[in-house]
Amino acid sequence: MFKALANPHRLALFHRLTTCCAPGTACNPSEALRHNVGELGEGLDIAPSTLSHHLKELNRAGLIQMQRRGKHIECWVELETLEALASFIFGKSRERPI
Amino acid sequence: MFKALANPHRLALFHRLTTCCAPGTACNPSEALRHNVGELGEGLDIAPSTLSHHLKELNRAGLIQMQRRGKHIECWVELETLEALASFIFGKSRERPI
DNA sequence: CCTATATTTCGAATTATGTCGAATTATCGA
DNA sequence: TCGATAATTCGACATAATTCGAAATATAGG
Repeated sequence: MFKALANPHRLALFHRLTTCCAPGTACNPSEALRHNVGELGEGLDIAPSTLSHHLKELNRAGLIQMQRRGKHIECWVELETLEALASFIFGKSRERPI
Repeated sequence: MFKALANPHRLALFHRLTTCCAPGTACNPSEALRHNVGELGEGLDIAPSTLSHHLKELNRAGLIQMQRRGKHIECWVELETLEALASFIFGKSRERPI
């Protein structure tokens, strides 16, 4: 997972999927935010093939989910993924981090 | 930070510095655990120069602190570092993760 | 069925990273 | 001051990652 997030483009993609609201605002975490591939690549200035490669890596690392919906492919992050990441950092011993 | 933790050896070094007790056991987080460079490299099967390089990278990323103490150089992880990592993952908006 | 749109796969070129050994610096004790 | 120990710096090499463009695949709509 850390390897997947090590790349600036992939980190930006992942971050875009985890920050649904304006910065500093909390939103309902029970509902996963979905974006299709094209949307995610906006403003990143990379070729579609590169974008596809990065999303594939994020998916392979278990960081994002992907599902076709018509012409598009939707991407989202499961809340469990974030929990798993944080629990690794803080150790599985504590009930909740900090 | 993610880039620094992307390497298996560096992740192992970092993990060794954050897990002071037996796995699944919580220890006092207010006191930073310290190890010198030689200790950290034990069992990792890498050349001393490689070990040094990795610790330098972890330090450059702000993940570990280093300080000379006699012939050895001590390494440790500040609790703030772990907090910063987790707060990035969950967003700075929430008071506490999850 | 044909076309436009969305995305992926593949192959090749460039760049970055991990690794080591040899040489170097730093510190302590005899 | 000398030698041993601990760690770093440097240069070189092999491997891995990033990126693109061209071609391929999938889907919706006419």
